[in-house]
Amino acid sequence: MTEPEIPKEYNANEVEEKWMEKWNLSMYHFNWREDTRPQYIIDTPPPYPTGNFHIGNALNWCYIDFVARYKRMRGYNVMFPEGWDCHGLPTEVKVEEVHGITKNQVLRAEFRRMCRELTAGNIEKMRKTMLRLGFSVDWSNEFVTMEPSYFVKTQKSFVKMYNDGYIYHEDHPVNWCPRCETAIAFAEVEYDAGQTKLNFVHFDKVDIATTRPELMAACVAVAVNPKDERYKQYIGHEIEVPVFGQKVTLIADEAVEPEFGTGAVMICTFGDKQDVRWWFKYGLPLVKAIGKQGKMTQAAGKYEGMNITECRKAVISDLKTGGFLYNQKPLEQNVGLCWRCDTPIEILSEPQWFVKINHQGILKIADEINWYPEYMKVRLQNWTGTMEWDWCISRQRIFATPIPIWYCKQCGEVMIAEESWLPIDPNEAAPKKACACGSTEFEPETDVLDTWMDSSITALHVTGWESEHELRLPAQIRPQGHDIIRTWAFYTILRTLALEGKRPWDSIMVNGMVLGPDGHKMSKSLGNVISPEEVTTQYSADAFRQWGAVGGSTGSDVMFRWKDVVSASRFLQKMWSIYRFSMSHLTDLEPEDADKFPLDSLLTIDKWLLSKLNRLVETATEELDGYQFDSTFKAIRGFAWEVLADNYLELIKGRLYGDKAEGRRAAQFVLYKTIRTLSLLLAPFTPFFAEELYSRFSNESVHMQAWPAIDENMISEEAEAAGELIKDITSEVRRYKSDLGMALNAPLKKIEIYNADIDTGDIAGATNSEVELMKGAPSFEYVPVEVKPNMGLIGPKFRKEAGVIIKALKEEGPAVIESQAASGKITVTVNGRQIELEPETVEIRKEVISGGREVDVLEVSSAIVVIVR
RNA sequence: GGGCUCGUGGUCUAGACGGUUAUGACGUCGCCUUGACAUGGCGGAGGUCCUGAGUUCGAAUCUCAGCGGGCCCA
Repeated sequence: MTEPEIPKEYNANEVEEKWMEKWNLSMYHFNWREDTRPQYIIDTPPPYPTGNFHIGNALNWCYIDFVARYKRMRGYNVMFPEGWDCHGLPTEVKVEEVHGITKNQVLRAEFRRMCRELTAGNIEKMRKTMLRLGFSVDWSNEFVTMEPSYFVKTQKSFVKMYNDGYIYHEDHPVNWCPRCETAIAFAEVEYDAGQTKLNFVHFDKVDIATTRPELMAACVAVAVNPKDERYKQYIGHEIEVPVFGQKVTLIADEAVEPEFGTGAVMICTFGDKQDVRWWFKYGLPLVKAIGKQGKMTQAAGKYEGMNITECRKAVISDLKTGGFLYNQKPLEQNVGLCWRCDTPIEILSEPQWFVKINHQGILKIADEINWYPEYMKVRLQNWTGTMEWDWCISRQRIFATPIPIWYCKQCGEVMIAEESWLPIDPNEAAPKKACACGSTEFEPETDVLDTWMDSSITALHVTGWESEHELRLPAQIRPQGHDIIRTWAFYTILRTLALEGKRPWDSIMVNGMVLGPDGHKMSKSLGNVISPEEVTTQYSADAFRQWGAVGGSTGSDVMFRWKDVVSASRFLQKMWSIYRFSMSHLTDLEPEDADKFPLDSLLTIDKWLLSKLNRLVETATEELDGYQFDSTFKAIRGFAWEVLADNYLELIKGRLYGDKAEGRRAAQFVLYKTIRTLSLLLAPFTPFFAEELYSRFSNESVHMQAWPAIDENMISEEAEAAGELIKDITSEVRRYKSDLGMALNAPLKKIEIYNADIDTGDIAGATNSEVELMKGAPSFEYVPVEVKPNMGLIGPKFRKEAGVIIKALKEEGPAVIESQAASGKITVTVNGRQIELEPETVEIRKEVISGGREVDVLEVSSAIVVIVR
């Protein structure tokens, strides 16, 4: 092999930029027309284009890239597409801010254009970060949800589900954000602890306790527990609501806690979810006291027009004046907030679009999917179990996929677009046919779709749904964070099942959240945010990616720690030194020489290394098949550093610098095999570095190579044990020198090895001393010093008696046990009973006394190493 | 309040089909510039495996309870 100049230091940034320039990214493209290789389609999470690809995304993408690169090397036709989930309120808010307008000041179409423009710029910024981190994205399968080519599919999915009866439009209680003036789904509600006041109010027959006096206008019943003796007599009676004067019925329901407050509660439309349940259960009337903008309505009487807080104050004051309010107590209460703007949400009843939730179907599909880690499935199951309302999919916004619906002005009938009309915005185009009643006058639906309607069809989209390609559903894997199991995973399963009757993916791989160096979730307010660019600039993408691999096991939260990145970049330098050293000894070895190398000329330590190398390949393969990146990378790093560098390289130096051709050749062969294999194993994790290593073996990219095969013939317990002995003897001698304060390369007069049949050449080289293999037993005295019972054997066999047997063995003393063991049977007396033990149930540790000679004796398993001073 | 998850040397972490000497990294202390690497090598110190109870001959590991952290939710 030729030896191009290999610099002493690994310059990561230079190398990474070089390969970014050189790589032809089409090598990552999925081949739609091929079916010889099995497909491996990844349902990549489409990030929200904030313009900032943050470290949490980066961790997620590291996992995806490890898998994508590994699977390509394993011979799969891999698709790692990149999507962008564009629609959403934050962009609307940002556009208003940038242009200094409110969305109602410009035409809807113009506002959407502004949003698209901002989004396109943000996508570009994020793409750049992704390229810098070396992700092997298939850009030929990029998708952008705001593009007509994508949202036509969102609309088609809506039409299909509507026509199949999964979607309906009706008045229904929804979570409402009065500031955003839109309905939001449960998934968009955040809860925060707060303090409020529980107000105790006299009604004419009972006393009630309420936290929402402003809703008294919407009080439609009062409920008590049926077993509550205080109120039993009034159940079914009419009660008058003070100040407002309406008459409501006292109903009995098990769900009322007699201990809370007064044991009697107002049912209002709607104070909370429980009100909704009762309202529905008892068929109560609906009074809308709060309007869409959070102002009291006409139904609130004289309080009309006040906001909620003003109204509460006024009502309390009037209750006091009227002598109705008799007590107030502070109460810890969690309030639901809008996740975008933190405004307390209200429950309002409004006409909205809903998707029916198929609980059983979702649970069944969840079971068909392999979850990594397994326990994440439970989260989806629990969430599914607690879903009480259907999924509200309409939003009162602008930058989103339009709902392809019109209402007939004449008869009010719903007109849904035909699939061939799509994509369409009903606000800009009229239906292409008349209503059944004959009218051609329509009112467009101005509501738009929840963004999850776009992103919940990604599994369908990437597998070719509604495209010129054949549908390749299910995708093989969904990689995502555990924070969106209840949303993205849930909705995708629901929709894929409804639209195609199948599971969306074979497996789901869940990543944890990234915590800041202080152990808290990264957030701007805590000031612990670190961007991927900071890391790549100071260290390298490959170092960053190693942090991603090693930082924690799949599914668990990962702390970002600079020292992980530092040690990652040290590994690169270490591996680079190993590489540089090895390559400098391979200048006269051609790949063909390696191919026809006679394996029987390998020495013990060579076989030891190759056995360990093949075990490493085996481990890496198994672990990657189970998406365990931390254990895979730790295994690779441990092998390279401890096995290869600290032991093997030291042991073969004698041969490499020596004059015996055969021994040198064997070492070269092993180095060649090992370094080449390591560059392949590293490829999924550190793609730039691995490419640089591999570039001196081949002109082809390492990322187009096959994953190394396990050579079972090279794995041998025997070779490992023999090599281990050589390694252990060498390191025992090293420790000996260290204890005596000698330099590690200081020569010893002589090393004699008894009771071992090994080659000593490499030991001699590594210890810089003459080594002689001695026949027969050394003339030393063995002194048994300790009896070590083998619990694995004694425990299960003697159960309850194991404890006393061990005690008896120890009491008997090592010398006695040793002589008994030598005769073939060990007998101990336990509770007056003789018990016989096989010799292998104990291990007797012996020390060797160097009877008077000028030597020191080291023991390495069964071998005796005598050092002549 | 519920669900899930975690609690291991100073810090972070591996181990979890129960088997007696608990893994590694960072830090720390000592020694060493040896012909790839001082961003290195060698050696050492440092642990009530959160607490309590239970199961067992034996528990970091299994069970229960408690305490504490995280995430998701009500």
